[in-house]
Amino acid sequence: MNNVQEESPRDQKKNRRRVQILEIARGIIATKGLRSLKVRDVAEAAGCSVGSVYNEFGDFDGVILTVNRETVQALTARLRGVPAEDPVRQLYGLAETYLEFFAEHANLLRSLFEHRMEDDRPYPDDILQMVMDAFALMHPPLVRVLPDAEDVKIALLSRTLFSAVHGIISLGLEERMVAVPPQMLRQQVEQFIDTHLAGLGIQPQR
Amino acid sequence: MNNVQEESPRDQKKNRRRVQILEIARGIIATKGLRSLKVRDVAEAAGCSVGSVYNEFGDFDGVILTVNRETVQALTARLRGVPAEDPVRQLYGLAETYLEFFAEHANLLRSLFEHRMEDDRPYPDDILQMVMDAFALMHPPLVRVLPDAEDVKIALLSRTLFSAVHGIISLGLEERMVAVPPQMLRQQVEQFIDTHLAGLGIQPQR
DNA sequence: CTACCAATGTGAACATTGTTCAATTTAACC
DNA sequence: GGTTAAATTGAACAATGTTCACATTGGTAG
Repeated sequence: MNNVQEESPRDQKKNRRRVQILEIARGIIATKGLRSLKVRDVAEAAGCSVGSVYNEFGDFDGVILTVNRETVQALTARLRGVPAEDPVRQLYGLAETYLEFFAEHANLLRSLFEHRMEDDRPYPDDILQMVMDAFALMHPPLVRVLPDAEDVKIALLSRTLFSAVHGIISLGLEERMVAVPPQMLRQQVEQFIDTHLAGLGIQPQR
Repeated sequence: MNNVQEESPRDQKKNRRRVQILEIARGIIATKGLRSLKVRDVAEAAGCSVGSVYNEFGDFDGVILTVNRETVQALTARLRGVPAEDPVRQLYGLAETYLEFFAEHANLLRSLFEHRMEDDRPYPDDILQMVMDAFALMHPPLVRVLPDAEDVKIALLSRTLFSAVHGIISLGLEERMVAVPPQMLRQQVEQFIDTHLAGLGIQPQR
């Protein structure tokens, strides 16, 4: 007996189009920025009517939020791939991987962090939670490296450190500002972690 | 003889309205967020037509950019007011003042950092330069505290450190995310600087 | 003071883009 | 094949940025 709910042809078609819409929207955001994303462009590229986009996602924010959700998921997957043998190396690896991912998908990350909802509707909790969870990936290596610290302190430190790295990277990659050369930004991040780990009393190692 | 160009009544009126438009726009951004800023609302509140807004600022981005420009100026003024007697205290002061200013004017700061231009028009250079200059305000105290370091290194460090603080604060105040209580955020920032200064080999003092 | 003119202001009309929904089409089921 | 519920459509609507022909204004010369 098969517990898995069979997918009817109708649902197949529906899902195929759903992912198609998302891929098109993601492509536009990634290449031309969130502000260039238009319902009609997406519908036309997906070969359907604007109404179908609304049926599938409720409103246009729904499309953006779904793309953002998948962006955090992809980011988290990449961060989870960082080797965990050595906790100090892992911390460097998380920062460098975040830098790589941000550099590759700058507009998608900006969409994630900069998109504001219409009126005062709240940003979906699950996305926020996923971002916080991603930022908490520094927790385990920090615990190993600071075995005597309280867990609450480490949780806060994890968030602080990742937020700091996020600030350095997001402003460093801001091509609007005086662009920092990518290789230099990498050094900058590594240097930053060097110093901060030293301040925590940890022997920096690279 | 008077070198100063006299201001005709016509120009007075024009300027009065210009600042009025800006104050209204700033008020809307500050209270309801950039996404709630509408030309017609501004024009109506200023008691003029939408055309006049366009005559004065070219396009709607012009209004936003002018508000943003004034935001950086206000920020810079506040940061310059931080006492400079003791360089270490000055560094703490700059971070705490940035936190205060950000907390008071969160939506204005978001407008400054998150607004994207239509199409691919470049963000005005002078604003970017002003932001960089504000972030460079950590340079002088860092020079005093690290007298043996190269100037270029200090310049980079200044930008890194301020960017890190910016990341901690902007994410910490993101009420979308699990909001960090303000007083706790202050501790968080101070703790961060403690650790980082220690990593630089400087005796933290508060 | 009046006439003229250049600068400025106006708002209706237009352009773009998000949103809705009655009518149509599709496809699952008997 | 007929019935019906669901999905799809796209024209109409709504919200909002932008333009521009016309009206108004205020300075200035005669």
